[in-house]
Amino acid sequence: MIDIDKLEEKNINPLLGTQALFGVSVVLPTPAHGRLPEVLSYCHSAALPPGTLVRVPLGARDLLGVVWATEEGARDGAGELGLVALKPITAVLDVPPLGKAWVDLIRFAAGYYQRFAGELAMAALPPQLRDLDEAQFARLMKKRAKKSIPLYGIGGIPREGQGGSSKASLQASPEQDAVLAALQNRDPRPKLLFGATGSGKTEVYLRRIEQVLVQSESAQALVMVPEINLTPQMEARFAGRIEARFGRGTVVLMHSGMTPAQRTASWLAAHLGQARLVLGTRLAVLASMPNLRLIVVDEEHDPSYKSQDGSRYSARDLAVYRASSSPSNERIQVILGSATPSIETWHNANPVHDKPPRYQRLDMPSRINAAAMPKVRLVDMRLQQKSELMVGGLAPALMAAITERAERGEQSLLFLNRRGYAPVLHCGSCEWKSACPNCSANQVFHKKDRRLRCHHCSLTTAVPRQCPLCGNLDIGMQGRGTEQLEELLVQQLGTKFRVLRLDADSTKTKGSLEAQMASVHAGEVDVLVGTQMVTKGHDFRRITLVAAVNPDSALFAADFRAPERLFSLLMQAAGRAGRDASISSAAEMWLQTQHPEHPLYKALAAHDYPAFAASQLAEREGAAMPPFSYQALVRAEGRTQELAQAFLDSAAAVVATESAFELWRDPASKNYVTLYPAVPMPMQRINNVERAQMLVEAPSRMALQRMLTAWQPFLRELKTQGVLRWALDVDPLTI
DNA sequence: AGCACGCCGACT
DNA sequence: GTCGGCGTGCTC
Repeated sequence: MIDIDKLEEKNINPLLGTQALFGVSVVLPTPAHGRLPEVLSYCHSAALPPGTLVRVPLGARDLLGVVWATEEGARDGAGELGLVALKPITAVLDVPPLGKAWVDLIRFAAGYYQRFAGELAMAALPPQLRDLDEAQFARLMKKRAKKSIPLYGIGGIPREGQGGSSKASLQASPEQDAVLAALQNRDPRPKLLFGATGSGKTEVYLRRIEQVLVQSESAQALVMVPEINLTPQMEARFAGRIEARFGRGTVVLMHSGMTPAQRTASWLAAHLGQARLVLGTRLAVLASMPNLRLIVVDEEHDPSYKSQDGSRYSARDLAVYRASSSPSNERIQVILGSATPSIETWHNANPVHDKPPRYQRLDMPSRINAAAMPKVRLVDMRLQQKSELMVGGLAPALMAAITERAERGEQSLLFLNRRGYAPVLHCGSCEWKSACPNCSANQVFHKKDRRLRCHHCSLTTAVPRQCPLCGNLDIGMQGRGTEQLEELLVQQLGTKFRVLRLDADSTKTKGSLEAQMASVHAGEVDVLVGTQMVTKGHDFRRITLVAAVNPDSALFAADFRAPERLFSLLMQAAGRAGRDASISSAAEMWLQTQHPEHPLYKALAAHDYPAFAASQLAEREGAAMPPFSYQALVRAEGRTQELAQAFLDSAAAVVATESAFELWRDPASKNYVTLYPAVPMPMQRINNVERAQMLVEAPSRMALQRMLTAWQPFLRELKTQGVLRWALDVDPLTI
């Protein structure tokens, strides 16, 4: 704890200048646009080490900030105002300062992702810290000091007897042993654990965590998962194993779904070293963990590791940085795990033109218990279109296969990535469609609540009885969603079998997801219908048939990463089937497609991710796309599309005219940075805000990085009339 | 971004 | 006569 005499601090009047004053630089949650500088200066009676949490006045408010540097001089730059003119710090929080490694991590992340350090620092701290007053905070710390271990357990899941000794005492498979042996080598490179669904990656994580935690009494480990709410089984398994061995309360969760008090408790437990294992979502990568020695990024390809709001960092990439920047005597190992790694990670983990890979690749190709991957069956929908037996978008053969499984007491899972009953309503005699008035999207028909709903702005309206344009009574539906698929299956099977729909609509109320999951596991459900939600994490033992009802839409999308996402989604869905070896021989994955000859489906049928990745990499190299080039997006939101694009155009003009950018203007140079024209974003209008973007591309990460850093101050100076917001997105996932 | 100050329409 | 709309402007 820092020893601060609070009374003395409160009595400081900087204008009196009767005692020594120290200038203190502080970062605050101020946005990178706006006109405030990144670092603000205050004064204090004592020098404060960087990483100290403080409360400081800014305008009319008191904000939480982090001390960034201490200087004996005046404020940054000019120094025209003396030290005595600086406002004093309001309070110093009575908690150990954040460590140098954490400060460096935030500094790096802010620089790399072109954000203010304060913004990223706040993303790493529990929000409640901003609101607690000094007395409340002191009480909290006192309570915590008494506990040798944290207060909060794993929500709702009893810890005793969960995945404990029985699994731990089982022999690891030879594959798992080989991987564990490799993880103990001195090779400091990041590890890619390339293992099929059901190959036992989680067991490897657990054993490696145990190894690392026994090496030192204070060692800590961090495990990240894409969506913690979707993986209660994993949560219970980690808590059960680690707490059984290292003590109750040594595992804490960290994700945005927790209550403010729980988040503060978890953060403190990690910061004070009481938590040995933090299990969390992407925000956990910024957690203060002074004795961190191991980071696991499970399902590393998952797009949710790249935050799409706020500071837009990639938790997976920051995990790799965090490990690579660790000193050799306190080395952090990073393990990225996936059955379908991101193309970038695969590129890093394999030799490129005979250059040794930057990551070490470790393979676990077999499913445990020798369960086979399901056989993939492609249903050529071109041949089905005219079939009279075709009902509601399901091929007769698929319908028959589902029925057959149900009669055998096996479960089927149908995957359709569209919520609602029908994606759009349209008029039979004029051009009217159920377009959302606020967004460039259609309102979706939800039959259950008899409403039209926009999935982007949540605008909900009544279903019109007649066409609002021409009065025609003939209003039709286009396309099918999960709600309609559920209805169809109930019509076909409902008398004998139970159908359950699982999507964001059916799981809105708290606890309903868990309840529905439980009924699936209890065998009360014969056919499960859902959005991509059903493909994540869940371990359904009795599913022997998985079907993708309409996967083609992603096949020819403009986004160059769409195939990669589709492949991993389908592979993950396939992995839901046949995890029980006794029935896995019959497990099947059905794909309804208009393009059965497409190479993506061919690779999927062969369960050949390496072949798919190789073809993707060849394509990208030919087109100089990532990972063979580096990208950033400038995004602007404005009242009109013209204003948003005008902002981007003037941003481009800066690069074209300012002498500071000469270095990046020469097409012959390795530093050449390409600016593409400003265009509307794929979702052009949301909630009556027009969105535009401009792509920036460079052959090297360094060139892009330097250019963006030089550019940002100019962007901040641009006139922003009619522009509500702008932001840089480094390494964007969707362009 | 907040949060102020500041100048114009419908209510106790 | 006040409550409140959000338009500019400032915050170490």
